[in-house]
Amino acid sequence: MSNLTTHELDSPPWLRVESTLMATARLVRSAFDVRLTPLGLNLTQASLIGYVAEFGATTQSELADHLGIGRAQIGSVIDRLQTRGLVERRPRPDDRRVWLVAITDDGRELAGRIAEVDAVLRAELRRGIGREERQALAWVMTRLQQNLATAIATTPPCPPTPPER
Amino acid sequence: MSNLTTHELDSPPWLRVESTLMATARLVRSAFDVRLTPLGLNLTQASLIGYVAEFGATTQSELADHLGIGRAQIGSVIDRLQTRGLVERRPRPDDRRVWLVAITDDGRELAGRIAEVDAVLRAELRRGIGREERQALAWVMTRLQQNLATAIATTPPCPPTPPER
DNA sequence: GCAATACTGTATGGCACCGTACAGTATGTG
DNA sequence: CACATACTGTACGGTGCCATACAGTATTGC
Repeated sequence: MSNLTTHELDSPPWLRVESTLMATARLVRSAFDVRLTPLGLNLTQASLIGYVAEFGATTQSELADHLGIGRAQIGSVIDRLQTRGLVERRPRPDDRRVWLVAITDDGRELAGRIAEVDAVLRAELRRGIGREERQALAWVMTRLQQNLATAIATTPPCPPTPPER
Repeated sequence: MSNLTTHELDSPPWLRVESTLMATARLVRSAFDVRLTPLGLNLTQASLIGYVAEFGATTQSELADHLGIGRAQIGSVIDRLQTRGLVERRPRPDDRRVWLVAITDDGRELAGRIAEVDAVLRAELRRGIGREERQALAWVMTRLQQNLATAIATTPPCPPTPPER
């Protein structure tokens, strides 16, 4: 397989950088989720609370963009947090379409504990990885994101219905 | 419009390397999925076909481990591929518990096209990223995986039921 | 003013995956 | 041999996310 440029150094043929990346991402989510369960939260919820606690009242669409999930999903996430009294929805006088999602007192208190968990876990994850290595990692991934975005945007031929059934 | 979460201003305690990593992983999956839809496959299915085509008949548990998903899920994936005649299940005489999942002729042909798509996309993703940068990326992520594994394994306090409800 | 367009949040159905529990089979131990 | 234990694959319910379609509201053009 791969008659072209078989780097024998470059890891096993199958699971390569992209797969490693996806596996690592799954582990990141698992690790944060595990550490956040004592607070009754998952990573998405914690990120939302942290964001609102730091940047103030935000519309749902903005939150969806910042957290990287869809507008539909963000609604149910907020629903649950609102039921638990951690955030609240406030109308905005000048635009009656939107809700402003704001932190409550309970939410602010929880945000402190979230930040604590976050700091502890991050410190553990940094073991044996230098600062410039982390920055290089971030740089390469940003570059990768650009390439991925253009690759996804380049979907030329037959998106609608695959030749199945 | 670039919801990339990586301005150094935008990186306060919250969305940092870990978030970038997860967002990148999502994009990787999306990119492969988009390129594979013309073949009527998603990334998981394509990986399974590629693995079986290269390494021969394999039990479901081994496949689940190699693809990084659960034993339950791998069954339904194989079901669909089998229905389409891309793989087949063969019994193993010396162990009647297991199925050996093997590639069919149709599957082998499709595997060739999968490898093609894979090579093309990988080439696009490598743009502007040097070889040693990729290797450094892989190294850091491997190290990160180790730290993540130990972090997950270190879940001492209250896993069973969160203090809710 | 008034229609056309764009945007926000919601409802719905679907997908991929997980965790648990279970039946069938192999393997070890008395 | 009988029994307990370990392993394989499957069934089931639950979760997080997406894509689409929709109603309500703002904004733009005339």
